Amino acid sequence: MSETKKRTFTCGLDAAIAVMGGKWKGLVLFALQDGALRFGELRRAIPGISERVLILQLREMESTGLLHREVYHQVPPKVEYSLTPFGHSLNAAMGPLGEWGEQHLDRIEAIAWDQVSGSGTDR
Amino acid sequence: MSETKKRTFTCGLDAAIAVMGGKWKGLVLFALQDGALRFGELRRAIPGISERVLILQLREMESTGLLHREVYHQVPPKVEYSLTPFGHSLNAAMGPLGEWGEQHLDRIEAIAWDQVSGSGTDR
DNA sequence: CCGGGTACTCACATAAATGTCAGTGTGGAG
DNA sequence: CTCCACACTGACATTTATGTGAGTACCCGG
Repeated sequence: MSETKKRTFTCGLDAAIAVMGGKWKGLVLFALQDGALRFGELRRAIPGISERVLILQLREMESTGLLHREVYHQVPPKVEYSLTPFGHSLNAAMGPLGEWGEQHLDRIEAIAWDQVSGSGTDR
Repeated sequence: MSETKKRTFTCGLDAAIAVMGGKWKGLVLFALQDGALRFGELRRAIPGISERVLILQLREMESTGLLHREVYHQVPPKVEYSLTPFGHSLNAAMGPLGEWGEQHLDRIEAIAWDQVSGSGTDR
């Protein structure tokens, strides 16, 4: 199970989800859209995320080419994260989705998330 | 832990992801955009998905109001799934994302997914 | 020296998502 | 009678995602 599993995507949407999937990557993109941020700033900008998870997301997005990591060899250490052009283009593509979310925020918040996927006896 | 956990979303994007998150919901939306499909058709339209998971996704999307389920009491049983207006609006909002994915498909497929999030010693 | 801030890493633990496989009940085809 | 397609359901196993809490190395202010 360690071969180069050539992921074939059904459609562009599939591919896009593979890149920005997960609970946090969208928020990271969003937080960085106005410019570079340091690790600590990023953490504070995304309430609820844990350090470890943020780092993991950052690493993933770095290796998918979505963002750039700039290390300053100073004391105290300083690391800045910024979007690459690729990241910016993804962010732009997610704009409409964000607007949709805001427009329907009330409805989405009103959803009984407790019952979702819990209608049967599954969990 | 059975209270109505009022999920507060950071931004619209967050909310949208809560609704369409996961590996398959986007594909389901996509498959249904041109009209209603039966369960079996849907399964065949989405290669790689297992029956159980498809049902789970369908149930979730039903309870979030994204799609409508119409049962015909016939033999053999017939069930049709179709998008609600809400579902259609989400689909529209995901359009740009899908286009982005298609535009950058080569780049996305070229990503070494094996190494992503495996750079450290995590797994 | 102590504690604070910085950007991490490591070793776990848990939750959530996804997958596999075997049923269930029906009526028609063979 | 047997088997098939249909739309599921249920009991699992596995994988992936997320979370917790500690520790690291550095320097600076007190």
